[in-house]
Amino acid sequence: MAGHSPSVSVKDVAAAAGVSIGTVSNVLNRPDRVAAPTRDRVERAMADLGFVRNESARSLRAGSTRALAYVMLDAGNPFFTDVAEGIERAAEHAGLSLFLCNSGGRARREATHVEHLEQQRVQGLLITPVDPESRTLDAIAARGMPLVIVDRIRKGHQFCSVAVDDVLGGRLAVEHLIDQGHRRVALIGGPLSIGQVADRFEGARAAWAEARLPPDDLVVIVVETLTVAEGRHAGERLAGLPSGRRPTAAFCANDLVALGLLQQATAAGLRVPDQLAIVGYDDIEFAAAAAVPLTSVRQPRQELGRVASALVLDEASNPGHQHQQMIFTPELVARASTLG
Amino acid sequence: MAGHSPSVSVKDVAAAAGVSIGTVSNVLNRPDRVAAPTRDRVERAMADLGFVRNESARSLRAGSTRALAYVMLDAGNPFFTDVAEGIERAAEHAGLSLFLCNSGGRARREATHVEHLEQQRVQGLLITPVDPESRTLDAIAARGMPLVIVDRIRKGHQFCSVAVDDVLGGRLAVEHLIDQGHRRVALIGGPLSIGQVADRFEGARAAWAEARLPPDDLVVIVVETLTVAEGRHAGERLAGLPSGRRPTAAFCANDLVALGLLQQATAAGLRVPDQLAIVGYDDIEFAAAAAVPLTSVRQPRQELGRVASALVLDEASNPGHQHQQMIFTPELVARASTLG
DNA sequence: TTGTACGCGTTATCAT
DNA sequence: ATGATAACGCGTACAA
Repeated sequence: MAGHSPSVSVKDVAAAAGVSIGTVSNVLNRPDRVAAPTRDRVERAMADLGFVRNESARSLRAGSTRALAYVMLDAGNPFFTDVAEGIERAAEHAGLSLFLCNSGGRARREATHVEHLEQQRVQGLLITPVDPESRTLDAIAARGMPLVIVDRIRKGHQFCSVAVDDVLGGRLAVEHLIDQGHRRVALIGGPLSIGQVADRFEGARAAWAEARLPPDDLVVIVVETLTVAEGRHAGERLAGLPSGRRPTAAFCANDLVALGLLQQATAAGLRVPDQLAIVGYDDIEFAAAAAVPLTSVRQPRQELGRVASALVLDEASNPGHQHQQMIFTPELVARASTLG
Repeated sequence: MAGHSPSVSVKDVAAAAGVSIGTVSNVLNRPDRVAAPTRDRVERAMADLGFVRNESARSLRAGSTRALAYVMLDAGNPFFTDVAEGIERAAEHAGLSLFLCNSGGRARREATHVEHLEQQRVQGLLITPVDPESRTLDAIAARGMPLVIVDRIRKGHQFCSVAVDDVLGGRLAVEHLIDQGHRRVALIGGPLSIGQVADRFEGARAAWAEARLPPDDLVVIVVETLTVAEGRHAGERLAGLPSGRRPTAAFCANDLVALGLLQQATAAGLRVPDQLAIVGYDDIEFAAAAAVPLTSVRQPRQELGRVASALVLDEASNPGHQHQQMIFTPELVARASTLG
């Protein structure tokens, strides 16, 4: 029950239990090869001394760590924490720890995290990168670190990735709005350099074109970041339009933007969905929880995490591993924000 | 630019650069003691071979890790990710990595995470425990691991903690409602075994008593978990009451419950705040972003994380460290959900 | 069944 | 300024 800072090692345990360090190690790693009485004595000694196995030494010797890591783009966005939850479950099932690191969208911090993680020799690295095209990722993979890109696409087949079909998602959203009778729709999102945003808009345009509606009636409002605040700003711009020119519906590139828009619209006295219908993206819990429950395009978030984990573990342990790009199918969840 | 799975070590770099491993180590740790030309040669070799310093070996030798860890109670709750953000900043500033682990409220998973982290010899452990009274925490601290309890209180002074004065928070919320003229108020939260919930309600009752209002007009609705879903259920119960007996205001033990309540109330046709005023707790971003922006009791979340980090680092490096229990002061942020 | 001894990759000390 | 070498704590052949 005692034990102090100078941490106690197998050697100390061995001395206290009157056995050799080899036996202590066996108690730790192959308990069956140790006679029960000896084992008890050793375990008692470990408890008494407060022995804590040194993972640095263990993994140095063993050559591999018992941990996975996920570098998140934004821990404040429930979408990513749900993905993380899926990874967490998979890691737990595989007997591994999961370290979550948050880049907060900052490339610098992301690089630091990745560097440390690589030095830690984690078994595998899952990442939603700030910039999916960054060559840094190739360098990491080239050094042999199992790597899976989460919720982003990378051209080529340098590594595994899991993502959702954003073009389809955009299409589903706008088809739904057209079905509901809308003929003038706003697309709100940005920056357009984010592949996902571009894809969602592309799908939206495709649906619009197929319905033979005039391109000019699909109004793009570009925002700087996918946040609630930007959603509010977009709402102000929208509310400022003369009611004749104002879209009757908006498709937002994610739920945060949609929630901001919903709030601003409500504040400006626009009734949702009567005067303004809103579709979000991601279907985070807060979308369903909004005062006017939000119609949203749902992505299989936990599934994304589960599959990403499976891929990274395969790459870590299967010599015949083949990189795969998994694309999941999104699904529209219609709620009050579009259902009159 | 090459480099393969069998990871390259200082030895390989030394050979490639035609120097001794001591010199390579010096390039890594005290570059100034190495002549510029030699240094360049070594650095070139490191890059060519794709050398990645092995942190296990480094920390085994050095005896300490370059990382902090925060074991979160619920990564899906924005409150905790904000706290984590504060810790992240502090860690970054101290040149440390931060590993976020999520227990998701499960004691079992929490124990596993803590065990691994202790084995990793992280420099310090921050934790919002599932059960603040658990003796496991004492055991960890007894073994010499710097430990700080975040957002929970533990009787006694066995370790550092940072928390917010929940009694005061509850008082602020209810005083505000009384100020607004409410004379029949619901307290929604639970389970009561959570110290925070109990404290917030205690503060609420104190404010009520000081205003000399009849105790029976402070109605407690106990919920099973502090989630949006439970908030909705509470809303149903509330809406089911005859309007004479129905409270005109509700104080929810956190924002998730408040958002659920807001949604249900809206769906049931209750106007907020006219027929039902709502106060939440935590002031997460989604509280301000709600269609009817939520009045809430704000906790200094990032500050909580920053101070917790400072405490754990002090404990890790200052031999004269004294355990401290920091209590922060909450603040009421009044918004439309209570302002007629 | 238990003990001995070596090596994992790095750092730091001490020579040179 | 650079090189040789002994730890750090653990796991694992191999020997007993």
